[in-house]
This record gives sequence, C-alpha cells and structure tokens, in this order.
Amino acid sequence: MKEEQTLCYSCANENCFIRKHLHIEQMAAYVEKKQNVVCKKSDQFITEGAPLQGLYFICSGKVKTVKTGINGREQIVRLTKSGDIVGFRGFGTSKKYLIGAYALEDTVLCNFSNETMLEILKHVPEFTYALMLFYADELNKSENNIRKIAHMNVRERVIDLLLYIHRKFGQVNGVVDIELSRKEIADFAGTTEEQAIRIISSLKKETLIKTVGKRIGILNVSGLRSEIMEHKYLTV
DNA sequence: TCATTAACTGTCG
DNA sequence: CGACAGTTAATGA
Repeated sequence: MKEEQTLCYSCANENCFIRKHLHIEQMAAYVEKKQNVVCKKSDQFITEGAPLQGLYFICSGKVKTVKTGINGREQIVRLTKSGDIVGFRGFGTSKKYLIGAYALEDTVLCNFSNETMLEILKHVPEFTYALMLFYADELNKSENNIRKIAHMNVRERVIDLLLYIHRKFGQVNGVVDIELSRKEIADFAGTTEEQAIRIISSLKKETLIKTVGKRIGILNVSGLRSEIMEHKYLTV
C-alpha cells in the first residue's frame, strides 16, 4: 500500500462522485488536497476500530467492507467498485469507525481528509446535495438488507448475492466479473464456507449457474430470481 | 518434490 | 445449518 498523486482532471473514471462536480470552480482547490492510495489485492486500507481518515472514492478496482463478529466470523457489509464511496458511514463523527475495508483486486483509491470534506460540504452546495441523495439511497438499501437477513434462508441469500454481483459487476466471457472466494461468498450470505460451497454445487447441478475455477457464471437469471421472488426485494 | 491453500464432500449433533 | 474431518487439485518455493 503506497501513496501517490494522480489528477482528477485526467481521470478516466466517469462514475466518480468527485469527477461529476469537477466543472464547479470551487472544487479545484479541494481536489488538489486529496491523497491517492494504491492497494494490491487483499490489502487492508481501513482497520476495524481505527478512527477514519476521511472519505475514500474508488478510482479503479473493487473493495469489500467487513465487520467482524464475536466468534471471529466476518460479515461482508458491502461490495464496491470504481466510482463507489467507502467510509461514508464514519465520516463526520469522532467515534471509532468499526469496519474494515480490503481491496479485492489491485485498486486505486482517492482519499479526502475529514477537513477537506468539511470544506467541500460547506462551500459546494451542489456536491452536498448530491451526497445527501446518496446517503438517503444507501439508508434505503441498508433497511432492505435488514429485512433480507431476517427473512431469507441461506440458499436464498446465496442466490440473492449471485444475482447482485451479476447485476453490479456484469458478466465477462460468461462469468461474473468479480473474484470472490467461497469463504467471501459465505461471509456475505452470513453462513459458513461449506454451506456456501454446497449451495453453489447444487445450483450447478440444476444448471442455474456454472463455475470456472473460482469464478461463477450465471446461466439462468430468471430461474434464480424466481426462487427469491416471494421476497420481492433484491440486493441493490 | 514437498508444503500450502482452496474447493469440495461426508457425517454428526 | 453449523462444525469438524478428510480428500483432491492447483500452485509455488
């Protein structure tokens, strides 16, 4: 994990929250203050229990954020890709931010300190408003997640995850464009690695999905979706 | 070649 | 459904 500086104005990431507001003159001064963090695969750049140093915007790559339970089991809270924001829950408070974040592949992050963020929020209302909409949307998703965990069984949660990564990361050459270990799938679905493996292999037998190494390809989206239809809400 | 890791299977409580 | 034991295949020092 090292730090260097790249310029927002030459950035290729069209989805970036910062980049969308670059046309506003006031942004220029703040954009110069960001720090770039370059992570290799499986590097941890946010430690559970450590105070947060501002907001991270994913420039390129993919990231998982996790919470560790008492028995040492991890719960994956979110999966994020370029253009997404990491660390927004702990922003603005002096409290410890009890979440960890790991790079799932080589990724580049843009880190804005708490001070810089505060300045932007105070002086660039367009940005502040957009961020507020983002928070509202995230809150909505997280409420859906609560219902999901409460009402879905393990098989349904794994299916839900598969549909989610299929929609969010897309499929390349017939497999979903994100590399998750079976353990990580289990951590997201709130189960153990063995259970996740079993469900994956039975879905494979039913030709709803296929596997290529650790990669997973979705063969029958509507077939999978019909299994969790009664829960209406899908992971967004 | 040996050691390590991850995917997978069987079985029990 | 979770926990544990054990097998297999791939990878790499």
